[in-house]
Amino acid sequence: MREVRIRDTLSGEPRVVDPSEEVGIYACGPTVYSRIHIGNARPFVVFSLFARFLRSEGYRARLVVNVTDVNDKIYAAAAAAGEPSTEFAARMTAAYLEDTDRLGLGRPDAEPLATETIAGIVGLIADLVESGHAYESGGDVYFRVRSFEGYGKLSNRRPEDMDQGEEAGLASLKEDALDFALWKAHKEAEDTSWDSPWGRGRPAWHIECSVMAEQELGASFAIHGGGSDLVFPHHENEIAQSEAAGRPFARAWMHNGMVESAAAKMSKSDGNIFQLSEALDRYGREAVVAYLISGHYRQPLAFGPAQMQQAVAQVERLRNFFREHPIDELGGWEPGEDSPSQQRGGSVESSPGSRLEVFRDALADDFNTPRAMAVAFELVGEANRSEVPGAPEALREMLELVGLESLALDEGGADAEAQELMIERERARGEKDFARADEIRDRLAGLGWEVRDSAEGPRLVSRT
RNA sequence: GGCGCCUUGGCGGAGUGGCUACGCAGCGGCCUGCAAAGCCGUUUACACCAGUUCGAUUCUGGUAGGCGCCUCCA
Repeated sequence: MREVRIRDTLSGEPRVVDPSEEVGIYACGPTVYSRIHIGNARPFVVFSLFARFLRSEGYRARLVVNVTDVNDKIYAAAAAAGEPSTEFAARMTAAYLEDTDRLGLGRPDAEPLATETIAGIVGLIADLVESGHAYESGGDVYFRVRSFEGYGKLSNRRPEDMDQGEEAGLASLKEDALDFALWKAHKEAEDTSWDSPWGRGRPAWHIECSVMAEQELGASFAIHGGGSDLVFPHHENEIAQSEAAGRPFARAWMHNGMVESAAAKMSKSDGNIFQLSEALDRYGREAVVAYLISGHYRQPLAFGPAQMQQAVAQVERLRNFFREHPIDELGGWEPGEDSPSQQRGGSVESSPGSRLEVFRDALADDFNTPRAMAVAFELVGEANRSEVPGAPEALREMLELVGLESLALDEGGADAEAQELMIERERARGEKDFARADEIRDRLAGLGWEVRDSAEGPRLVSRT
């Protein structure tokens, strides 16, 4: 078991993941008012893979990704679609599950819904009202920001510095412009509401995450994750709500950087989005995953056709390696040990086994996926130059850690028709009838097969 | 205006006080009947200005530019 370190947004310091307990990770999921885009997929991929890595190192990890299914934007989008908000949210939730399923990374351990957490939400708000950290006003309930001393500690800002930009002169139910809503009174245009001590209404944003995290992971849990655009106000408010109520919250925070389109954050409100489903359709799941791990999770990541094409090419290079070096499932080599050539005195530093260790070291160091992938590609290059026993097995194990193990899969043989054509082409080549051979190659291409000749004979590679 | 992050070769993107990141693309070559795959080579990469240092892309200060948040947002 490695010592796994992450950089904690709250302290700004590297923090060691405690191996002595279950590592609870709560990552903010989507608000389902539209289908998710590539940017939304980043935290899903990062935290899914991080949990996977922790488990592979022997940690016990529990990943929770919520779905916020009641929200102003959902009411608005549902109304625009002429659909009841509950049906609309259910439809978008299903689309989210479908889209993220296609990433092939499995599901989080729990995916709570805000609308199924209402009782807990009301309970937390009641606690806050009880203790004076919140107050009811016209059916709404607001959090009294200045009553919580730690407010601003995550985003490193002081309440005095905050320019709320509230519309001056407009009547507000708030005592203080800094206060934020915990509960909103039912409005005419909204088609869902729940009973509460403050009348019919529904939860405001932020509060649901405080409650879902605690319900799934307990009052004090290891890591809270999400996009860097959530640091303020969302995560700051989560801390305030929970801690003001005397409930310890996350001990460390991990924030992923934004996916940027034309040097600007990809965001639904800016309209510069690229949907995850479309990316999956166009480039395939491996390329999408490879793209999302091509930069360190904390940094912004440039998005564009060129970047996706690069990911496609990377994935193809890895796939080609396994085509040329199929894994013998009955082989005796284990990635953890040195290869036979190493045992004969080769450099231990560059053995597949030690490369795998270096790969894992990179992931243990604040989940540095680009550094890890560099190690994988070094191994590919070396093993392409000359046979390296154990390289395919070690590479497959590396790729499994980042959700790309499918690249090692045997693609299966070509169909009978293609086989027939390939044999015919070989006959033509044997007779030096290259015009005919090329003609057959074109026909195979039309059927979706690329021919690759080699000393061992021709190989058909699917191009569909 | 406040807080934070960033500026690396054509592009993406790591990293380090002195040693080839890695990938993609281009170009040249090897291999091939031709290709594909693979291999080899490839244009002084570290925004600018000072400082510290034997030595800085890597540390310190400043300048310029960019991004994020401060309002819904992964």
